[in-house]
Amino acid sequence: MNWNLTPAEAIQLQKELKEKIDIRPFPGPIQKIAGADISYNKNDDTIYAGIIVLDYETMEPICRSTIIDKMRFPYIPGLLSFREIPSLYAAWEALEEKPDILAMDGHGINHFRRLGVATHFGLISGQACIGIAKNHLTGTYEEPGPKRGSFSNIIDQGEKIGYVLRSRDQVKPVWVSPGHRVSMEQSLEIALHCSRGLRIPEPTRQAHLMVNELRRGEIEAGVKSF
DNA sequence: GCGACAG
DNA sequence: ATCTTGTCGC
Repeated sequence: MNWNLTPAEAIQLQKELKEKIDIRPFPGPIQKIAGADISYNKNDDTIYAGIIVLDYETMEPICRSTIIDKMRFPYIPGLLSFREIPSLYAAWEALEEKPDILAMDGHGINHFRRLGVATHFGLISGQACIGIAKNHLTGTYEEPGPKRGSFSNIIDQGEKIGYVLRSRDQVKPVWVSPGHRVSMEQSLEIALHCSRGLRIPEPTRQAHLMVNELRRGEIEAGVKSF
């Protein structure tokens, strides 16, 4: 696909892709889940991207794919996918064992045009995805209770677009939404299932640690099985 | 026009 | 996202 777009063209593409979003329930059991994230240095257009696949029950790593690439699009709120997906998709294609669900660092349909990075990736890959973000982007919600597991709905234009989830007692919540091919309720269940004592759910947390090791030269780019 | 705005 | 050590609090 063509990633050489202007911001205006990217917005137009999002409006077209919006019609193809599918948030019907993901069928079948979930045995493997993956986390995707990117990292980079300030004042440098090198991007370090990676995806790590974990066992859904134990959260132990199964395999990974990392790549060192070049940024081709600036960071613009609402257009994050155009900056991150080209590199992440290359890592995805090289990944030996695909997961049932892919969790991405960022939002899914919790987005002004319903096209967060997790939704966009799901649409171009056909992969079931959810978005797990560390900050608010759009919509309104009530502050969830202080205990792990409490959550509240995020509403935008009268539409429910995701949840604010307390993934651990007494810490800042995380923002969860379906990306593609996963239902609203499933996105919440999955995010909570993957929250194992720390604020950030394991898939994106491990992906974050991995791409930072890649950026610091502590691991090599490429594929690996554990 | 003003404010908000993932990573 | 990244720049960065110690420190306060559960």
